[in-house]
Amino acid sequence: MNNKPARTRFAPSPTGYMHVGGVRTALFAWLIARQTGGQFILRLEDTDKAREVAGSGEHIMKSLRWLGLTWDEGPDIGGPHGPYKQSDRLGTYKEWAQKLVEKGRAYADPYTPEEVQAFREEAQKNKRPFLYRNHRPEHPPAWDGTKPLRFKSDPKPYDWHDAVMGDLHAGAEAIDDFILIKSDGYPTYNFAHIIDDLLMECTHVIRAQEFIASVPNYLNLYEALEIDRPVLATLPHILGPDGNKKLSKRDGAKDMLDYAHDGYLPEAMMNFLASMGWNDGTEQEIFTAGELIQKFSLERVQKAGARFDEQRLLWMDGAHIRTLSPDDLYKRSEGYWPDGANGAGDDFKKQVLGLVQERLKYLGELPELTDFFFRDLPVNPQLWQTHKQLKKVEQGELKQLLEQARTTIEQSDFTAGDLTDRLNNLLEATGQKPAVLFSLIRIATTQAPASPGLADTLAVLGKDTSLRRIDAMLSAL
RNA sequence: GGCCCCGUCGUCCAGCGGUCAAGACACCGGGUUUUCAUCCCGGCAACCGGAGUUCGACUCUCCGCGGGGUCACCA
Repeated sequence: MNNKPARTRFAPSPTGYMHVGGVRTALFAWLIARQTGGQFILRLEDTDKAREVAGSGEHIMKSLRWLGLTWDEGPDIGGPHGPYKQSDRLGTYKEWAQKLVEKGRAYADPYTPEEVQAFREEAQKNKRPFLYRNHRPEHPPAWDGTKPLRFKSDPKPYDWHDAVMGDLHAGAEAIDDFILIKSDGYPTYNFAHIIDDLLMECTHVIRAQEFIASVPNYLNLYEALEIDRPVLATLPHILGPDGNKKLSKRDGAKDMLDYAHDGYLPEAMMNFLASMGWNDGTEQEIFTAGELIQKFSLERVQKAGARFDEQRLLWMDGAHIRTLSPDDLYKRSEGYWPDGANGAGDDFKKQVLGLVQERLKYLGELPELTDFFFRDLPVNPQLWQTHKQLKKVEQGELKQLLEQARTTIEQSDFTAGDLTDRLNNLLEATGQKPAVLFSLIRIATTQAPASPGLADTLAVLGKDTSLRRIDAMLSAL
């Protein structure tokens, strides 16, 4: 269902890192652009000098790049409608503000912040919404740039369509004389984004729910400016894991890049993000980026907020890991190996990976899952003393069993098949339960609470290592 | 408080007047001749409430209730 090429944008303010909520907004905008063969634009909305955090623009871009949300125009690469950083576009805003002044649709705010605050408090006291236009001055001073410039609104009710929320309505009381240009010369978001979206020829404005209440104001401004408005799409919030509050940094929402560092797969994260609030109507759960691009539609986006469930993310990441080819997985595993793996060869590491791929939930688990492949762990009596089968067996008997096992294993050529055969024979010969015999050998050779299948593990470990470890345990018994 | 949005298993969600209300995550049980995991099978579990419209409502309308957003010289 490809429509005309869309120009969508993601316009974060560089005030910190990005969490899943913000990134999902970017993802949906990106999907629309890619689906229609249009452009995805990155614009930095750095008009609040007080809240700006140094370096966060770059940090945000890093997050987007990691996810694979590449942009076609942006502050770093430029483009035909630049600059893409609002602080570099001050002249443009002033120009458009001036047009509004000339039309009689903007005026300087003569009040001091304290006076406005007094109006606000009065409204609050009376449990009324605060409307600046109730105090609109009759003869405002000329705008000299030292006072805020306000929009002279034309309050009236609006009905409009939102690509996600459907048909929306708001009364005239939703419209007010909001500030266009602050007294420091910077535009507000409310003004700047309208101008930028126009000049950058954005066809869609995809943003989160907190802006929905301001849309009537924007509609009023579009009219005053006599410009067409883009498609509006309002996304529901992503909620925190336990409450109903929207996900926020304050509640411990993680930085998107933390997931990158923890070894989550970007395609899994993308899949997860998309699944929060969107589905294609089928029972498919796992989607590739290509499938998402092909199947995504704003019309199918959920209207209600979705709670962030890290367990689902974990499952999904594991599911994506299992779809990776051995070579691909190996490539991505770089940087996640335990210290002991430093000297290990590529082939050995690939073999290890082959054994743990199906139990890996995210790459950050690699050290705990594979440590014993690379170094002899200290013999840990706890492992067999607390084992539900082994603890019932006398220690002397364990030792005897392990000695028999050693003899058997020593004769193997250490292919997984041969090992399996010999181990099974031993099982019959000793008359032991597999839960006892195999657990014993597994613990002896790994000293780990869990490991991949016994024969496979032994085969990768090799004869020398296996026997050495059995001997170490033997002397401890 | 005004305005606006939302309301299906614990969670993510399917449903778009007639279904035994589906699937997935999580959880529980079983199987895949050791463990953990994968995989397979099975189980648990939901339409916020009340009216109305209709032969028939999870689906439509209204009223409640609940949750969220907003009412900044932040975005």
